[in-house]
Amino acid sequence: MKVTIRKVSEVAGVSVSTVSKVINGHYSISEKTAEHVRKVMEDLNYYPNASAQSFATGDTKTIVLLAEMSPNTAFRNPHMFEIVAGLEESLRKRGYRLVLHGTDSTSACALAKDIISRKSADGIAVHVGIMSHPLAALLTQLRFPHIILGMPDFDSQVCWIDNNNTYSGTVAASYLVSRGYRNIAFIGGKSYDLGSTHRLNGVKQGLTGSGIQLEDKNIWLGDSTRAEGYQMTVSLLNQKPLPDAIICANNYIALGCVDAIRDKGMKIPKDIGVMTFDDYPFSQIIEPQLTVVDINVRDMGAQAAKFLVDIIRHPNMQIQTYITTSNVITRQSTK
Amino acid sequence: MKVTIRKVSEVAGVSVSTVSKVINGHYSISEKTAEHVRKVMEDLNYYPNASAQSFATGDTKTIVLLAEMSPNTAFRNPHMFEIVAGLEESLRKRGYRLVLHGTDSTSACALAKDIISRKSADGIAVHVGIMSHPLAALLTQLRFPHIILGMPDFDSQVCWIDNNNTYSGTVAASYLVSRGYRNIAFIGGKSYDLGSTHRLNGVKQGLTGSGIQLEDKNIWLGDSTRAEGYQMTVSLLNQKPLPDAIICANNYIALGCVDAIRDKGMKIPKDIGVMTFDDYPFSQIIEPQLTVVDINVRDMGAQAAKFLVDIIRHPNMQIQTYITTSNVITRQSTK
DNA sequence: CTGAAAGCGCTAACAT
DNA sequence: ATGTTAGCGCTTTCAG
Repeated sequence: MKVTIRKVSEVAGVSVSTVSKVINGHYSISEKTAEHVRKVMEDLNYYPNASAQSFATGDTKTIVLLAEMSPNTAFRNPHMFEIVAGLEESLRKRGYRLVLHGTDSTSACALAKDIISRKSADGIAVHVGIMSHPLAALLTQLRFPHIILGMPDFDSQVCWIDNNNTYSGTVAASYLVSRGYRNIAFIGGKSYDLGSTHRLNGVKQGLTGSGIQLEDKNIWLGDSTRAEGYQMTVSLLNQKPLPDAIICANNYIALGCVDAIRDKGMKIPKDIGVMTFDDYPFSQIIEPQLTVVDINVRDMGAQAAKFLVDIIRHPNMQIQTYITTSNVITRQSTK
Repeated sequence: MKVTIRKVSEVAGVSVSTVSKVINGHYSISEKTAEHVRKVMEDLNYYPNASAQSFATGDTKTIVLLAEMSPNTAFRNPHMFEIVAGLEESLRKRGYRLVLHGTDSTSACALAKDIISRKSADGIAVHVGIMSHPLAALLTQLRFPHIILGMPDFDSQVCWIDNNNTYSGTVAASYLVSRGYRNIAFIGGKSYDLGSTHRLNGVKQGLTGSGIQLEDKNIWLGDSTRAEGYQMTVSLLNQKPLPDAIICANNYIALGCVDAIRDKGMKIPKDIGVMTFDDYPFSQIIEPQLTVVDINVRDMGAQAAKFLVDIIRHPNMQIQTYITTSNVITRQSTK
């Protein structure tokens, strides 16, 4: 009835260990027998039992991702799922499967403990949103293979990976300069908005590198909303001289910025250039469509997979790094 | 060093089978010994090995989801991930874990075959986007527990679950009628756009039920884009008498519709009401914010989990059904 | 209510 | 290059 490795070995007239070796591509098997055994496996429609393999080898070829996935997360934070998709794809190519596990910051630690103790996964990925000190302590003390998706906002020895917003800011600045803009302004989130802050720093660096100064009066910081974006732009445009381009820290601010420019009677890009970060969510509906520095978040997931598998193979590896594959998508808001 | 069930049994002074029974809450164990054994397990910091359990029981407590997850899927189709989140949560509450597996329609069949043959999951969920005849045949012939997320566009015996767009259409119509609207129009996608078509049918039913007729000249169908939404609305508003409310089949069309109404110099909701489906993606940025029939897609995932687990327990169960938990979110676009 | 023992199907030393 | 065999850690009859 049920076809196991034993049956294959009997039919093929070899030992079970030989069959096992051809299953696992062991070098010591001659091509001749390997071929023969494969033929028998196919004839018998044999597939090795996955649970038995895990049990025998002791590893699961499974990674579990701990992340907050409360209602509407997919709408509010599609970035996270794009990372997940990248993680899954890259893991799969390396022979691992990805288990999704929704949780909150409070329960995450116990969950991780359970996963590690029960050996139900070979590694853990944790979305930075649910990261905590206890979890960091657990992961590092038990030296369990892990990767945090995003940089934790506290010091620790955990392995993490994140996009480099600073670099993206520099890319934006350099792009505008290369297009001939010289008097550039920045509107973004306040200091606790790390994404915005890093982008601002990057913009400053990029401009400085080109011998241009980002003047303080051309920097406005507020909440990341359409309304605040509008207000900041109004304030900005009430000053003289007017900037010839505005970099908005994110889509929401950009939405308000464009409104304000229109209401002021100015034209984009004729009178002023506008640029922002991320192609999502409003790139297709803001008029005109905006030139953006797009960040390849999926790639972040893919890199995370790569690192995690490396860590599983070399448990002492320590990774804390930024990865960046951002690129400018030129649209109608810049000349 | 490593603590197994045997060690627990030795320390506790009972047999391994007794320990196993307390792990699994078997009724035959006296509360006294159970308590004792639990204490020992805790002292020894014992956790049963997950792989060994799967191997011994023969089941994996795992469901794998097959879905297309190519780049930008999370942005283009966040609905899918919201379903996934609902699926995962509901599965987890029932003791199953969810494995994500990206694939395309072509490879899906071989993957399913592999999963089933190798017993690497107890059930399969398939996003309707990658559904095919061969896959349907495989699932039904092997009688493997499965659920398709979304209704396949061809007849088969597979188990599926979907939202009821027809019902949502009825809800929209009834709502408008209850608010006093009488001359209602519909703009939506063409016949091959099943979502739109079903919503239209539902609207018709809802109106008929209230003794109101949806006139043909008040139905405009085109592509689901902002531009077509604009054009259809222009055409609609060039007719007499003007409708007092427009139902847009989706967000994109609604976007164009609102533009056209504004350009025509009409005010929403004073001169005309507008309503659409789904709170995403543009609800927060369309001016005025639109009244919508919101569909609880996460709940669809949750229901799918429930059915799938039922099917695993009762393999002959056949499920092909619509589930619906849609509700009206009243905003500023209706009186 | 508890225990003994036979697997579950595969892998990996070790021997040949 | 191939075979022998001892596990991997837990579940589950079946006896007692």
